[in-house]
Amino acid sequence: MYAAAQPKEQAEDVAPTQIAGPHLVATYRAGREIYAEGDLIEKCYQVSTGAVRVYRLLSDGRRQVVSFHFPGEMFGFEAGLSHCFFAEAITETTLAVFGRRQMQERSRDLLALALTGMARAQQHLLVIGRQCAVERIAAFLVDLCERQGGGRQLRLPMSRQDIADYLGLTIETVSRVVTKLKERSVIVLRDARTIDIMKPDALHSLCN
Amino acid sequence: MYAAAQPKEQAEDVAPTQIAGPHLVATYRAGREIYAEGDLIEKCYQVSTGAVRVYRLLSDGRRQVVSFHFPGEMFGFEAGLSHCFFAEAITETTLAVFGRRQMQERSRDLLALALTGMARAQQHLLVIGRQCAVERIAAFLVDLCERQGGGRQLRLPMSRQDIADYLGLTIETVSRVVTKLKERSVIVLRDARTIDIMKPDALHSLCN
DNA sequence: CGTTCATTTGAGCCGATTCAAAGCCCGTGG
DNA sequence: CCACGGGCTTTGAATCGGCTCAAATGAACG
Repeated sequence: MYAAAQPKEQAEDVAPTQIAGPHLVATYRAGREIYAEGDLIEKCYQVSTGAVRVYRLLSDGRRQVVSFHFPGEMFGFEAGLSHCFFAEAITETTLAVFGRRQMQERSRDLLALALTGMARAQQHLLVIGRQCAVERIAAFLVDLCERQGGGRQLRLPMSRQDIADYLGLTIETVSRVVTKLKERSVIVLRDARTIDIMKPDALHSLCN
Repeated sequence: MYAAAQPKEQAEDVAPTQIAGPHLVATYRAGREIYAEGDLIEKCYQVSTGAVRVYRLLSDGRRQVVSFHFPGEMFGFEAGLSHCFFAEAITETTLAVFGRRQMQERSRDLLALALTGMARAQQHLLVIGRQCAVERIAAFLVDLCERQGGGRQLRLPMSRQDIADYLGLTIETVSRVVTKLKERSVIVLRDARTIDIMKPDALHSLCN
């Protein structure tokens, strides 16, 4: 029954495994689709390893990344019967999958999740609607840092394009702003996807 | 008990009336605060007449209007214990007020509301993050039109500043875009706050 | 009729985009 | 081990959409 619900294209990438009791586990290679716009909403997901991007497209290809999801975080619940968004694995990702029954049993938890999802989206509205490029990047780094446990070192699983589409900017602008933060030694780049935050306070104050 | 929970500043404006059974009714004059950032979340609201804006402020005064609410629509539920937003009556507004008990009894409905709230916010992210000024205004007008019943005539209870802060633009840009739509006779203005949509299809196609 | 506030219009500027090219990283194969 | 190719990232130069500042117009109200 689970296999039948999976889109065929993914059969090769998904390795569902029944584990003790409540949920299944699925593995997705980097870049693989988890669900698409228009798919029926039948499950929701918890990241166990890896990272996920959820996004929407305009007809001309412009993309808005609505959220990223990291280990421990849940996603996939939406209003209505079918998805309005795409979800993809950013890196190799394993997910715990919850079916409808489990969603109904946990509808109390789901309310809290929906409310925090709404809060995140609305917070993000402020960032995108009213903050300039530096502020957006700073807010992004701070948010990511907190969600990765608050250490000084920060691993970015997503590309510059993903970040740009999340923040409503272009890759070039993202890159330029990161360079500027580097020049002011607010951050140091080990490589393009690994950042050390040298001045957390400075970064925070840039968020406004 | 209800009166005690009301901030003093509003006592003059709020006329709570116990009505048959489940909820109270409160009236707010134009511009009056319904709740503020930091207030405890104790109730949620349904607009019966008028209109409401929900927004957040940055320390330097920049404002992001997160949502507008019209008759029939509910608002006021948020994650956590206290509000992250301000809510104000735009025009003279009457609200049905639901207390905690009613919210718990209706937690099933609340889930649906939270999910659609999240969907709205995420849709809005796409508009603000990836669409140009004309597209934003067009999307705004179309959305408002649908929520007011889909007629050709459209009443805007909110100011240009409210619209600008909702769409991440300035008043001047809003005004200029509206003028441009007028010049292309997509719309006609009876007065600044009353719009007739002359070419709904054209308006739709501007949304992308 | 004057005051006040909201809206519109104009001119110049600026931050972010666009377009273009170079640099860098990494896996592949000779 | 190095050359090659392809993807991602960075950097540069020029453009442009929306912003800022400023002023005019319009509407509401005493």
